[in-house]
Amino acid sequence: MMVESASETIRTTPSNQNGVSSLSSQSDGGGGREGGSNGDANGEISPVDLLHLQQQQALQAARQFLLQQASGLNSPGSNEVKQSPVQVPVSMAMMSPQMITPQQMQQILSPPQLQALLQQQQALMLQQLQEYYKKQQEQLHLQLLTQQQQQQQQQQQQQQQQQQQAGKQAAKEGLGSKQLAFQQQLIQMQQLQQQHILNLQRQGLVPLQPTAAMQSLQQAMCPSDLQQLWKEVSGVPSTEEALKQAEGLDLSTNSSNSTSAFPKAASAHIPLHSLPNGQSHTPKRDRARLFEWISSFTKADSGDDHVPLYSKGSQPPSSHHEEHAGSHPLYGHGECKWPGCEALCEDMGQFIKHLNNEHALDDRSTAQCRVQMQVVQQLEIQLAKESERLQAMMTHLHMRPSEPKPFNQPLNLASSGSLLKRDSEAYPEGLPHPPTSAATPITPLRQGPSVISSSSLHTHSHSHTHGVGPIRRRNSDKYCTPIASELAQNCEFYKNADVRPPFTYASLIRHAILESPDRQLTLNEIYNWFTRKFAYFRRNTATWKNAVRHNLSLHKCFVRVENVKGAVWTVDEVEYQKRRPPKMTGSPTLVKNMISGLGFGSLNASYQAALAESSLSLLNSPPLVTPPSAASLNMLHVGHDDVSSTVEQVNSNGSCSPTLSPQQYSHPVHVKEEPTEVEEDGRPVSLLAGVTHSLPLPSDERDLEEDLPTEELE
DNA sequence: AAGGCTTTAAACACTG
DNA sequence: ACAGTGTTTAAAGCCT
Repeated sequence: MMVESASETIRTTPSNQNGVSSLSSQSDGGGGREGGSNGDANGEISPVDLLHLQQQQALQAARQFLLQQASGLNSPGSNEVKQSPVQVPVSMAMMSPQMITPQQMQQILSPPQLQALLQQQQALMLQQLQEYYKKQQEQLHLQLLTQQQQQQQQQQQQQQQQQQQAGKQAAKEGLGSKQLAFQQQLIQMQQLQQQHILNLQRQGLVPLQPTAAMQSLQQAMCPSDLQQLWKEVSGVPSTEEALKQAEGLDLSTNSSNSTSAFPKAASAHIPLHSLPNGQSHTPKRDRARLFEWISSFTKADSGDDHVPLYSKGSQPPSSHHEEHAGSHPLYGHGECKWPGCEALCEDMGQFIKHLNNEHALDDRSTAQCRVQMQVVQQLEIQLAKESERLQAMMTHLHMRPSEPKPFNQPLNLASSGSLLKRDSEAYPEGLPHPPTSAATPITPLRQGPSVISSSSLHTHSHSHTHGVGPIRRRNSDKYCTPIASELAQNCEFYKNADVRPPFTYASLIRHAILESPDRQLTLNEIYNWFTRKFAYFRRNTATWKNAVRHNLSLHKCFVRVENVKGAVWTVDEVEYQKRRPPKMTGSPTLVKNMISGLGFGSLNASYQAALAESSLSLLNSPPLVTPPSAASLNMLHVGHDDVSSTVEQVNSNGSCSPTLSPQQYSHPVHVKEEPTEVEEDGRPVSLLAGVTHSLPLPSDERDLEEDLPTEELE
């Protein structure tokens, strides 16, 4: 199977690095900064920044909280908050239904998974926050009931305090006691929220402002980095040292620069074997922060600390989460999924015991928890970035046919998921994930199968055929619009994404040749074109080279021309066109039937692109090149016009090659099998051309005027 | 169900 | 001998 791969693989290594990773690593032009915050090893954030962040986060949280609590607000409040234990379930950090283990992390990187994960994390955090404050409020209510008398006295004191902070309460004296109490309570709650969120932020537990975050982090951690990170963190014996290191991670993330280097820097900072018993090497500040953090996350449910991890208290918003209700997100396949643990647990009970014993609230767990948060944050940032890119791509791709409808919500797992289900049920786990953009894009089927969607489609279809990644993508050039436009539009995409282009080798080769200035390429140049244009061919084993050679030899449309320097390959466009629409050529009625009859049928879909590609050229040709009379002279120009459009499109992205003259095209070559005089005229040009985009719309006619320019320009 | 197309694999020949 | 190039055959999957 992969016999020759050895030498080939080695040979292609130089470009290997650009394969998959390029998608995420590219374009990280600027190390972003984060809200202008500085932040050194100790993680000091400027007060101003803190204030901003704090306010925003607090507002957001408070808004949600208030929404949820709107009904209960009218009850009198008290100021006992401080005395009641501040408890945010530890689960807040750890209870994500899909806890990420190092192994899982490697699989997470597909966009839908990322989205799911991040959404869950976020939703849970929010929910935990809300519940936390809700609990607090309930406690307040209880206390109020029992301590009403004391309250009044306290209220007055508190009021005075509150006056300073909430200057609006000038008329506090006039307010009813209930109102006052409520106001106080509200204010305190807000303060608490702010404080808590501030803590979270400082610990990196709450994502900062999306924009800032996006800027700041250009690259996601690669799975190996994550794993390494986890190993090392979990390898840290314990305590403050670990925490301190985790803190360092936080800061590296939150700090302004060099975020992309975060994973490596982080792992570098974490010694595998550090202090056996982390003494107070940690600065007091950090220490205080540690306890702050810990206290904010636990203590409360210590009685049944496993409960929060079961996400009992929280109800994830989507049903997606609910499927985990019975199981434990940290437990799976008989193993503890706590990051870096993997301890074997026979059943849930044992696991819970293990969880309570081994992963109780201590510094190490805390640190791990924080790291996990970091991981999530990183992924989230990465996701945001990719989503943004995707959006731009989609906007670009669909600008013309249908109005650019950028996805309002970059993180719409649901949509992508459902869309994916159309052609195949999401990604099988083990498969090489189509790049982010490939997965999501499928759009309103207005212009027929989207370019990208088709590619992802194919990726699926053949991936199960052979073991070797994406292979069999049959519809390929048939299913898609002409290769030229697709390539022109998705040039960058294919260049960077490890997606197999939805074209046959023949079309690709032809395109490569036609794109070249002289319309001829050596085999090696063809190779280079493939690797240059497609990440897929850079990364994957070079079986495709064999296929290229095979295609060159097999298809009559590829003509070998002896050259001074050796042999070059050219395209006999007539041959190429000849084989395109296999059975359609002479049957206008059939075509017409298809067009009008099978509006959405797969038949139509399958035919349309093939027809389009061949017919478009014909339509385009007259104005571009020779008058019809000259057609008989060399039918080569038929395809040539297609070429011209092709070249034009492609060159719009790159360099513009003016070589469009038919003569160049018909230099002496020995054709493998002399193509006999071609019918040429018999082709129902007009009808065929209309098919191009008519797929989604049963009515056809007006496609003519639309498609031509569409394919033509750009 | 048959036939065509495409892809992959592999064997072989030729050449520098 | 070796690597690259080119041809050919076979098999398999997909589509019409």
